[in-house]
Amino acid sequence: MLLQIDVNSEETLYIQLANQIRYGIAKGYLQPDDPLPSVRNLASELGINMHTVSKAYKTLKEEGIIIINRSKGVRISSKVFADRKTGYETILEEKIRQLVSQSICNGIGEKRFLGVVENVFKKMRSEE
Amino acid sequence: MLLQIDVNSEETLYIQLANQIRYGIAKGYLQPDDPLPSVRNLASELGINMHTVSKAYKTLKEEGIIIINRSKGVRISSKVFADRKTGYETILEEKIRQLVSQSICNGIGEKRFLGVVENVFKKMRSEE
DNA sequence: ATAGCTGTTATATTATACATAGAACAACAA
DNA sequence: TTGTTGTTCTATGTATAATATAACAGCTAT
Repeated sequence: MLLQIDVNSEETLYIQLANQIRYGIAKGYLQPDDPLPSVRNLASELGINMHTVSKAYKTLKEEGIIIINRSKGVRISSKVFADRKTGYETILEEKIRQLVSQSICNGIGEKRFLGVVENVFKKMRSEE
Repeated sequence: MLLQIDVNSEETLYIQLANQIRYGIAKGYLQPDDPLPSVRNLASELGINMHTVSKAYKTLKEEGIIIINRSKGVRISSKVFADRKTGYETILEEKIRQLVSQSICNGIGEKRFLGVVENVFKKMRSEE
């Protein structure tokens, strides 16, 4: 799977990286037990620092999305889709509440909002 | 409308404040042309710095949500719900894509995700 | 054993953002 | 004139982000 970084983005590098890996899993590009590049190799490929990659991995590890094993490397957790992290839905609801508030202030109502969500899921399922 | 700040939150103060005002508008607590407290008064009430409030106001101003008039004060834009900011839907879709990716990695599928969204809208419409 | 790879830890530096503080300015109202 | 408005300026302390070296401990294959 192709991972890439935009140094001009407002998002920090390690968060961009974590987002792309989550997206890759959701999209099916990355599957349970699939290996990820080592921190040094990925940093070298992306032209960024080793510790920045390490921080992204650490974030995903704490979310239970990847498994890190010293000297064996990094891989997608075999229980990615099954392991529902306690309390995540509360966090999700709060984030959605913020998005919905902002959307309403921009003239986007429930119908349109739901349309965008369904569209995202549709694209997520499509091959391309 | 009651505005409050949690200094222990991971979110920065000015973003908390902007979020609360957007929520207040979406919920109906704040309506078009309603006045907002002055930067100095609100800062005093919340026990935070004047410039922090000013930054929150500036953010909302750039989103077209509030109108700032020197010496006249701050008020909710009369076109809050009508003025659909160009390009906002693109930003919204990207944010939703990230939320959906993370949700899928936590075992939350489309049905459940849509349920949370509908629930947020439902609470937004309710009186309490 | 040696060499090579893994993630991790430690220390240090640079840059940026957040929040604070105090002061001053220009625009308007009473 | 006095007072209030948002805005601008300078300054400080703190926190995070990203970089750079260096070293360590665990394992594999030569």
